[in-house]
Amino acid sequence: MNGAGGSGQEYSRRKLPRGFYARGALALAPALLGKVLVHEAPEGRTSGMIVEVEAYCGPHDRAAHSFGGRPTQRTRAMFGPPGRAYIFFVYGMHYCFNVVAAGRGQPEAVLVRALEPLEGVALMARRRRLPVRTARDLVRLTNGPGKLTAALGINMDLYGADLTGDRLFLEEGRPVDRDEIVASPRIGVTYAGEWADRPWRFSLRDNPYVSVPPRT
DNA sequence: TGTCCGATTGGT
DNA sequence: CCAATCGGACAG
Repeated sequence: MNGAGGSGQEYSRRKLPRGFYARGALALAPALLGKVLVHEAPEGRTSGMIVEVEAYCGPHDRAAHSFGGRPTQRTRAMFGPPGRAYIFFVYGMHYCFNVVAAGRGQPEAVLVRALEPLEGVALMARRRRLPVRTARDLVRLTNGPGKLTAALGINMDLYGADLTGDRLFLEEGRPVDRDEIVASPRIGVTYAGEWADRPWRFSLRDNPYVSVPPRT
């Protein structure tokens, strides 16, 4: 026996090793589905299973913050070693969490867009200032990139955090079959021209916690 | 230094 | 459809 979650499902609590992250974002992104993101905060532990991600690929991807290939104060974590947290602040109020992929000097990352809440639901609800009475309420807690960071209490304090550490980390979770994965265009990057059309968003088929259902 | 705008969210 | 809200990126 190993692990238990809010949904009652079994999953592995084995922490993902550093080597897991040392591959391109396009390969890492789908591999992150089914993994469990955990934040150990002073107020308590919160976690959720990753059900939706997006790959942002290096200096040529117009949708990526690393476009152009020049690191800035905001993006430096993207250019660092894999297996760290790249977090950014958007629209003056939301944080987005990314897993740094590839290798040092290769600015690739995977944006985590949605989770299925597992542990610390009450704490998540408090942080989100939302009541959780129904299954629908539970979905609203973490079905978006800004929502899940708020629910897990992720902010700039965790910028660059080592994901093999003890504060913010990923667990093995549950196995995901290839045919369970749906690829679709990334959300909110229409300014990126042709790059916006690439099917670099990956989600679990028919999963209710996905932020926007992929077009079928 | 000034201006523009966003890898979003929630309410109209 | 639109406002909220503000730091970063870049033009000048």
